[in-house]
Amino acid sequence: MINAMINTLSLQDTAELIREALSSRRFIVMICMCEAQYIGRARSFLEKGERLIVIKEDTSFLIHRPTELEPVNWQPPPNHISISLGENCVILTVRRVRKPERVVVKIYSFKGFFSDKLSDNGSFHMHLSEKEISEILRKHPELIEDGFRIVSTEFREKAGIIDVLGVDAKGRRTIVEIKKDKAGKDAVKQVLRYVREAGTGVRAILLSPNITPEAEKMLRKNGLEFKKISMLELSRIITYEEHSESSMSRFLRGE
Amino acid sequence: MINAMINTLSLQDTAELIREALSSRRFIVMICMCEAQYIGRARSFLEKGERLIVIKEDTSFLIHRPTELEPVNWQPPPNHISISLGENCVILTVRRVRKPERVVVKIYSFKGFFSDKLSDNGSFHMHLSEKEISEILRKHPELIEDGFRIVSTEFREKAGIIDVLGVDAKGRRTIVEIKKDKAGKDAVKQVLRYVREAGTGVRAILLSPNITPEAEKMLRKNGLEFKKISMLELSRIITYEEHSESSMSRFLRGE
DNA sequence: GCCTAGGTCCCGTAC
DNA sequence: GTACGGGGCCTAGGC
Repeated sequence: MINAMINTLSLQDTAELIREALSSRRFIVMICMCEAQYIGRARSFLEKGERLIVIKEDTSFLIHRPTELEPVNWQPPPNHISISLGENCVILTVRRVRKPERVVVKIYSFKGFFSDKLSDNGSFHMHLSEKEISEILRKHPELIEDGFRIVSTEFREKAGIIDVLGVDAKGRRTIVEIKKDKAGKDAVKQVLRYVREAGTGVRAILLSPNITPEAEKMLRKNGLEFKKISMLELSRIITYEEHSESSMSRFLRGE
Repeated sequence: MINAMINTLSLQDTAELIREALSSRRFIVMICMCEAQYIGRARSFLEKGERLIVIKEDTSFLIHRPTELEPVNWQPPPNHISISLGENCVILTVRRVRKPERVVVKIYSFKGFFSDKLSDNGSFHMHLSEKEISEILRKHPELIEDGFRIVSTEFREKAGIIDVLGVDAKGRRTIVEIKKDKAGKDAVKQVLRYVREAGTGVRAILLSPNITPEAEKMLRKNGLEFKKISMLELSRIITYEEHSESSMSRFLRGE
């Protein structure tokens, strides 16, 4: 629900509008003339001015000024948020539930108002494909282990495609399986298939940003190993090498 | 300027609307169905969903999901922001000027749109930062210890910046480190760096409202000292000494 | 440009 | 619950 005519409403009606949006846990955006006080881990006061106020569906609270990346005032969820009427203003009180902190905002007039349920089911990935990861590892085998030597990548076996095949510092043949997301039991079973086909005396390392407790138990029981890799670090390597190989302007221009 | 009818506009008109708002450096708020890609220090992809997009007057850029305090994507200013038309979408490209980072957003439809110059001249005051604490201590060195004399504050050493440097009642050189929150191991490590650089015969006091057991053990083992300070007491001093008819006191009276 | 340190840091995770 | 480390941390201040 969008209300472009908010400035024609009375203070009472405005307060009621916000109260209703809050009680139905809608996402609220206000562009308004306001002042704000914070008391908690520190104290602050923000004099009157026009700002963006955001109240999210989980009661996350933000006040943004017209410039600067960071909010000038904020409250992490969960919060208790209440509305009341002051002199010529609507008073918004935002209290954190788990800590003694509060922001009190006096809103004098509105330039914009929006409130609605937002539908956002899209997931967020810090992404690198498994192929990209194995390419990085081929260039930087030390990320697997010091002294590691890669023999081949994407090696086709009957049991499936082995991401990385190599030899460790002690000369042992080693299978490396990459998972770009948290590894579960399926990943461990997959590695087990490879190991059983490869025969005895073969090491196996599961590389992923994380592993479930169940999967780790199964992995240990079967003498496999797990090594954590950081997607952030890997993507930094990619970015860095893109820059040295190609000009920065090409990178900045686009894909 | 508020446009509640944005969803009736064509993609071209919408792009033009945004382009105009950008060129006149207005504050822009959009609630829209979008997807976003980030490439820079890391890489990420955000699938389609409804979010709040904010472009500030200094080109600060933020994408907020319906929940969580922190933005899912952002770009600190200054940025180069450009608009183009894709298939069934408006494409927003935000490139940081000083770093090789970009966010590319595809916007498929709008639920809300606002753009205008915001007028915000109100100032923002914060109380009880570490700097303010050291200012209070400068005026009231007895809060550190009876007979304490402050030589300098924020003294620059190779190992870092020493909050307070002084001489105690017995004439010993003393380093004082202030932490406004509970002090952890990091704080002790920091003081240790200072002490090791300063050489023998130098006292060091860690001043903070509290200290973790681990940190205190490490501190005692290394011959450092800890003194508890009360933030409440300090803020009382500030309140008492601040006598200007500020909007802060006006605000507090009006409550 | 680098490094250092602070932040109402926020956030996850191990204990 | 608390403590500890990481973040696309961001930001400010020196050098």
